[in-house]
Amino acid sequence: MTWKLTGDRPIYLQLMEQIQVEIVAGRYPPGSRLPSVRELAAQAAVNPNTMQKALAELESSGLVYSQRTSGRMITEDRAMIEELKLRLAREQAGEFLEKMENLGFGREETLGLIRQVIEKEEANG
Amino acid sequence: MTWKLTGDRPIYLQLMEQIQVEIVAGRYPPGSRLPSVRELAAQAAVNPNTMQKALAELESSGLVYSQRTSGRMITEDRAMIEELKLRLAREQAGEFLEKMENLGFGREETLGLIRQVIEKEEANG
Amino acid sequence: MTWKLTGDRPIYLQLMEQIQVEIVAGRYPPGSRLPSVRELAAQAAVNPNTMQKALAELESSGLVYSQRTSGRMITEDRAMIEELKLRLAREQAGEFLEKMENLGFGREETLGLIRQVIEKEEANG
Amino acid sequence: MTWKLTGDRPIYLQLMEQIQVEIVAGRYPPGSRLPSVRELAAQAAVNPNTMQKALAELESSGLVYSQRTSGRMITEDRAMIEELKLRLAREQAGEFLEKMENLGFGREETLGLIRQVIEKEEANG
DNA sequence: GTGGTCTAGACCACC
DNA sequence: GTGGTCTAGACCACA
Repeated sequence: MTWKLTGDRPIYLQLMEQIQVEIVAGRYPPGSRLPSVRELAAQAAVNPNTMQKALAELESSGLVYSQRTSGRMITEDRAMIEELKLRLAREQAGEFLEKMENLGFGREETLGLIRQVIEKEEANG
Repeated sequence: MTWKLTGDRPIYLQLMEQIQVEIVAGRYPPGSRLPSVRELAAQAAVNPNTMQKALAELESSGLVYSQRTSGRMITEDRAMIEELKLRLAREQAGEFLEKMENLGFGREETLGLIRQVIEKEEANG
Repeated sequence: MTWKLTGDRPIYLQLMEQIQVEIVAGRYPPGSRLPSVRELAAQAAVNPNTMQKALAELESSGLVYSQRTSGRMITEDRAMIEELKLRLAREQAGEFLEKMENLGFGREETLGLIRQVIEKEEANG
Repeated sequence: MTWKLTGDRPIYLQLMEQIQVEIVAGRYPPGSRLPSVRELAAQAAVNPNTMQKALAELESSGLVYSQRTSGRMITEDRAMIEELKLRLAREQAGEFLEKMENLGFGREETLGLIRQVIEKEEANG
């Protein structure tokens, strides 16, 4: 996976969020094994302790659990994953609607624009 | 207006973008006068030179023009403003659709979610 | 407060537990301010980061909260504290009963012994 | 029997204490034969010399005695065993009362809690 | 001064 | 090899 980190928010939070996205999108499937802390840290070019903290956060939320000696696994609780997916999506949608409102677009206008963009995409390719 | 600046991208770009938003939303109406560089810089808590650079960018795009003696004015070319508004909105929509796709939502699912969020907002007031 | 640390369990957990005890016993009253991380760390003779971790755990459980610039405060939710107090006490009681059972004491015998020890204490002063 | 050892106190003391418990609980009955040092050491996963030291301690207290040819036996002095049992139990009770006091529980409260925990156990089976 | 974050480097238990 | 823990030392924002 590719990592995008900015300096204006705690890195471990950004790592946590990006791993969450991978999980809810199914790119780390339920029950599968995460790469090791060290490997993930190397990928993201951060200190292993920072990645460790990100994973500890995910663990305390129940999304992953650690198997003493064989690495960390994604939860098999698909309902929890689905719930998180919906929550993240709603957050995105909420932020988007707010930005559009700030641009002067009402809810219905926004909806219309989205439809239009989708149609254009389909037309173009 | 309220300014939100992060340290991971050039400040003058962020200023420029935020002023653009104010303009397309009509909060700085066509033909009206912008506050002085000094005042804007003070509001945003940035160096006046940085604000100056942001305004110069806007000027070179034609969105604002400077009146030798009486400061900077918003263009009266409403078509240009409308065009920019649409462009910014399409950018937002595009980014949003991409994020949702990254979360595992197809176009139609995304559209459905947006509708749902809007309805929920209306229900909750 | 006095700190007792053993090497057979994570230090931050022991720190967390001992602070919990101080809180439920009311020696750190609800709403009061905890000493700073650095001071607590010095008292306990551990690295500030270790103490930080202990406090972060307490914070994530809601027992304390941090006031950006003025230190950490004990929650004012007395019900939460009371609940924790009861939980800790029940744990102690459960462990005690188990040890006594292991020594060959049934529940009633244990109860009798406790009564006897209390009476003896009272007699001896 | 199962052995539980921690690294923060001398191993031989912990072994001695745990064998004492087995004896007073009657799981090594008066007059019966203890397993060999080697066997006990193997069970506890400690060095035979360490187990030897634990048994020597027990011997010096009179709780076990060695039969030149046939290994070590538990004392047949039931009064001594009963006395030890009572002493150990009182120690446990004293420590427990102290911990509860530290949590903010007075003697009567502690007694009430113990009763409550016992009743709850009986209710739950 | 406060808490918060990050890095570097080390050691441990487990298998 | 894995995750987990600890230390030392640094820098930051906030007020």
